[in-house]
Amino acid sequence: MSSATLDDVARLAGVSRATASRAINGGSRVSAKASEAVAEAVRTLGYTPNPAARSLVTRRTDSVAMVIPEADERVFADPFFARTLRIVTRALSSRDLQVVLLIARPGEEEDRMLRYLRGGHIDGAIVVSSHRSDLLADHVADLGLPAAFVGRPWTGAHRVSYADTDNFAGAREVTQVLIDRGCRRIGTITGPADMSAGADRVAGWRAALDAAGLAADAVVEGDFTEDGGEAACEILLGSHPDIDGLMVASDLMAAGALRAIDRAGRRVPDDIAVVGYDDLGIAERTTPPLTTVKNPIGDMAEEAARLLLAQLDGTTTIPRRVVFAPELVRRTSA
Amino acid sequence: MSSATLDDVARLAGVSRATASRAINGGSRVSAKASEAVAEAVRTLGYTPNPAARSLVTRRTDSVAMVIPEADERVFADPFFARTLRIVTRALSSRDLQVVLLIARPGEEEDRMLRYLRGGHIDGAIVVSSHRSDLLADHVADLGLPAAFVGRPWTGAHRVSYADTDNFAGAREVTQVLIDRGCRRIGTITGPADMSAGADRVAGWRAALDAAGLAADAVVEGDFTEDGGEAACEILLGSHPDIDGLMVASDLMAAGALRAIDRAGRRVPDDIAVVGYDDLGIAERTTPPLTTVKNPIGDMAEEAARLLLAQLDGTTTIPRRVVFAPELVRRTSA
DNA sequence: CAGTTTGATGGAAGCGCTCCCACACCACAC
DNA sequence: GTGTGGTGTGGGAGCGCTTCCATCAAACTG
Repeated sequence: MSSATLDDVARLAGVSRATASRAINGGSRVSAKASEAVAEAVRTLGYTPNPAARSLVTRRTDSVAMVIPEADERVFADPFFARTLRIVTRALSSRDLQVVLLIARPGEEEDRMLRYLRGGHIDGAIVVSSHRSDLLADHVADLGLPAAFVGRPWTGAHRVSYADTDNFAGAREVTQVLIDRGCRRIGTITGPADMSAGADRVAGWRAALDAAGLAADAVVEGDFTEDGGEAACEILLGSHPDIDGLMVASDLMAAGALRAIDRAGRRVPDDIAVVGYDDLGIAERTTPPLTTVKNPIGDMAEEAARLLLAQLDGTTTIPRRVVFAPELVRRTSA
Repeated sequence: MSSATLDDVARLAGVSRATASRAINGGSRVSAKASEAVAEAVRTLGYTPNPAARSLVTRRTDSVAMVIPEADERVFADPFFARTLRIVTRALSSRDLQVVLLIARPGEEEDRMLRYLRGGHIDGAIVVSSHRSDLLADHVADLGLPAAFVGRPWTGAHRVSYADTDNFAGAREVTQVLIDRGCRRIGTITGPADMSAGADRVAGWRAALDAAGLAADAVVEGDFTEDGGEAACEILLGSHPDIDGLMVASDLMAAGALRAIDRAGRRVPDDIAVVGYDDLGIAERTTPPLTTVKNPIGDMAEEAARLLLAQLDGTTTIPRRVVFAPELVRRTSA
């Protein structure tokens, strides 16, 4: 453990503690000579500032949380989170902010998480995958904690900054692909109904069907997991055997659905055309590769980081929202 | 932000700051009356102790790092890490220790990570997936940082505590399955050569072949990723077209290998019998399901947590090692 | 040359907490 | 009455750092 203190550094450099501190923190009012002496002392002593002491007085911890109110199984199974974490980490670490990953399954570990956020461990938070019941937007707004959401929160959206994509438009557009290719009985496997992305995508699917004058009643709720998609698809095939098109609210679920369809002895896209959502890599690997919608996760994550930084810098305090456009990706599943 | 301080609590409860502090920290020498008054004050004020101030004096941060010197792509793609993180988190959070995930690709972000470990941000570390060149065991030993490794570190193994499994025995045993079923030309796709798990598994494969008097020269190095396994398998099929058995050092790579074999028009297990390693869930989902070795990750992770706690408690300071036995799992790929 | 600005410096306060230590208090003994 | 021990309490020091403020030297101004 580094046991050298700032005092030691100052003494060795022949300056006061105040000057040493200024020199170390990119001091503005320090002579070149003093600055050099301090740097030298730091080097020989292997000095590292004590973060606790520092943050006690600066009231900053130089670390931010990435909050994921989701079961860990799902966090690691869904490439969405990996991508987001990666991009956020990269964006924030360029500013010397440490990202602390906070995974807490709703309900069980939620208190623990809120206590952590409240406890002053972190300067701000990036929240991903917020659900209706977690009320995270309200919580962070109440705390006055700088925060940015990836994906619009269900409630309290006007109180926080967020980056989102137009899930409604994306879903409508990709459903239109099914309609255009001649499908007349189009079902959907939705995302969780308590997430804005889930709800928006069903709404888009419904809008497309309504506009085409098709029935929009073949709906089963999924959970954004591969197994969940498979199970949902089985149910759907049972209750609506005449389905000839399927809009699945995520590629991961679509991969599961493809398995179920295959097992039912039906062919994609000839018997049933399938489209997914996200385009995160799995989409190109399924058989057949999925026609899907590119979810601009990179853009959203980067923007969320930027939104958070703006608040951390005190540049702005009013909530801002940024929405990115989705993009259709055609492959062979529809 | 909670701005109430211990002083406020003490004043409201009508006691001194010292008594309030004792009461809050499960005080031993506090009257029931004082204790109750403090609890009440904490409640009405919504008081949360300032962690920086606390750790400045206790010299503890109540958080530990889980260090993964690996590219984030791989961390999230490999279920091994999810499992480990989950179990470690669970084991440590029961002791109110916060786990901070530290993912740093070797080389690039290594300095940053070491600075973090050295900086006094954490009380200890669990290190997963250490590579030969990262010298993490030596680094933490030099720092005197309490630490436990999941998997034996390549160098400095005698200086730190670790939990491991007998990869040599596991690999030998699963290779024997191939030999017993009559394979005579058995290749292997190894893990990274700079990780003990990788090296031990090739050694086990080689030992089995040597004992059976078979040639052990069909070797290609993989990287524990699915794509890597696929590429490695292609190379192997090209250079050794007569292969009738394949021992792949991880199920994830084996899944890739199965794809390559399928594309080459050969059948598993009839043309080529394949065995994997890890048994983390993917193994049951491949076609055909993989015969593999169960890697006791849960045991290792739990033990590592225990080893770390022992050091944190000061119970012991001498490095300890614990090795768990692997277990053969037979399915249909061999 | 007095007067003013500018820049570099160190003294000292104080961030919120824990914990040592001295102190009071109340038994219960002799 | 004076001891003796145990128990709860508060005063106060101090953890390592940043930052306000006063100081002082040097460099300008007219």
